[in-house]
Amino acid sequence: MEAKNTITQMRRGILEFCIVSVLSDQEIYTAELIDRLKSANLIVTDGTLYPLLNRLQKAKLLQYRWEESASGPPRKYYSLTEAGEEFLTQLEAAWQDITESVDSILEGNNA
Amino acid sequence: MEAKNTITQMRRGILEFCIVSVLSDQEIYTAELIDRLKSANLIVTDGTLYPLLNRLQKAKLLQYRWEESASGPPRKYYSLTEAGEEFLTQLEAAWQDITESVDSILEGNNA
DNA sequence: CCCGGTACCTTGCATCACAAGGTACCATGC
DNA sequence: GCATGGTACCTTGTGATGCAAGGTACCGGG
Repeated sequence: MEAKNTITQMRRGILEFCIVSVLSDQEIYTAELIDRLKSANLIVTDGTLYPLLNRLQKAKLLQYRWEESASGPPRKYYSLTEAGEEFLTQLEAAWQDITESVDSILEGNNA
Repeated sequence: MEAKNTITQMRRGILEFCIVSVLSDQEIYTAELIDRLKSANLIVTDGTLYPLLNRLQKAKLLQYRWEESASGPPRKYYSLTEAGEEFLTQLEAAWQDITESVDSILEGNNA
């Protein structure tokens, strides 16, 4: 499958955008986030998310608090910081630019 | 700029998609391709395109022919192979899936 | 005390955009 | 001839990152 790799690349960055977007108005932990993304057809593993969340947190775009669970170890609930909100705004603008670029390319080809 | 890196990642794969799409109905060489992408707000350098075009050509998705130029060295004019057309079809479907996923995430957050 | 389930994290691999640098062709002017 | 400027193609090195696989640790039940 030649396309598989390219499609993976397409999803890069978009994944980060979606994560920040999901966090924009709910506090969730990793397993919930995976479910949320899966329901939007974005399949990811926890090995992908943990480094990503840690990176965003170190960049002060995310914050977290521990919450105990009734059925297992405690969970890290993430939410956006103010810098994260601004980050989201930038990504939303970039996403719009990109979709416009792609539309422009696709339209150009039909002419 | 925290967002710069993420935005670069967002464009990965999309760039490849756009290139294949541009090639879907015109034979062009690298400098023209750069101009075509620039007019759609996708800025790339030739150092990015040459390895990418070579890779697609080795995967038999692109073919090329040499054409002499009146003002310099000969040019490599690229076009899609049949496998490349199929590849484009797959990428178009993937692009649609991705935009639907993103829309789904964004809508979910407004609820 | 073991065991299955849950949750968090790390390591190694392969991929890729980009910057910087290199080679070579062509025409013009001297 | 040969130096110069412009064009075109290619390579190398760097940094970032999705993913698979593996590891650590907490919890409750039997």
